[in-house]
Amino acid sequence: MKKISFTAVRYFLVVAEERSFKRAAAQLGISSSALSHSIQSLEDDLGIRLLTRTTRSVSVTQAGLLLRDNVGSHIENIDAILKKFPHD
Amino acid sequence: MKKISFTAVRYFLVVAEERSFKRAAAQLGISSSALSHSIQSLEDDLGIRLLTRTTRSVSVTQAGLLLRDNVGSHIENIDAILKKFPHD
DNA sequence: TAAAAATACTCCATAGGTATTTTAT
DNA sequence: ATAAAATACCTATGGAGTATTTTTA
Repeated sequence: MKKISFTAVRYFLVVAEERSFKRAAAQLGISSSALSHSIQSLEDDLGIRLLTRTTRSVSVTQAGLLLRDNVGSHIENIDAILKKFPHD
Repeated sequence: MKKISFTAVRYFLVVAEERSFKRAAAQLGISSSALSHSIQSLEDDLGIRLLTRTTRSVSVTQAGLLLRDNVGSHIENIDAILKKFPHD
């Protein structure tokens, strides 16, 4: 199986929500350049486009919707579990 | 929130299953040294021990059981989804 | 033509490896 | 004594940054 970055998937979910790299980057606290790289390598790893972007609009592809709808909730659940994980 | 490595969590699940770093490393196709590093930094990130190991036995701590039981299925589901993900 | 994304580099942190040491049976 | 995990140290890859270029509304 292709080894994909879960961080990148989490980033993708924010871009899909915001429909903007700039706003998503600001929300994530990283540069939009870094975000662009991250999404590109995720798409490269998956072998398919997740977002269609022009300089004025960002839209989610069919594959992007599939990823968002199927993986999104799992990632959110994991994040929730880890957030309240007991630490010594 | 603490940024944890999903790869490390996946590795942990295999060690917990195999109850051996050596066998888990072989199964994962990485060195047991790399696996040891990975688990250690995961434990460090979470701030709690997941495995109790001596040179002869590896057992899963309460926190480890919690991680395995709550996060394991999500990771497996994500892996399954990604495995059959459409690629151009 | 102006604002947003992509690109071209650079840098650093983390993942992984080999060789060696420690430790519990 | 020996086998397994930990450690020390090294390397490479991926994540992130700044500056610049491209592009479309």
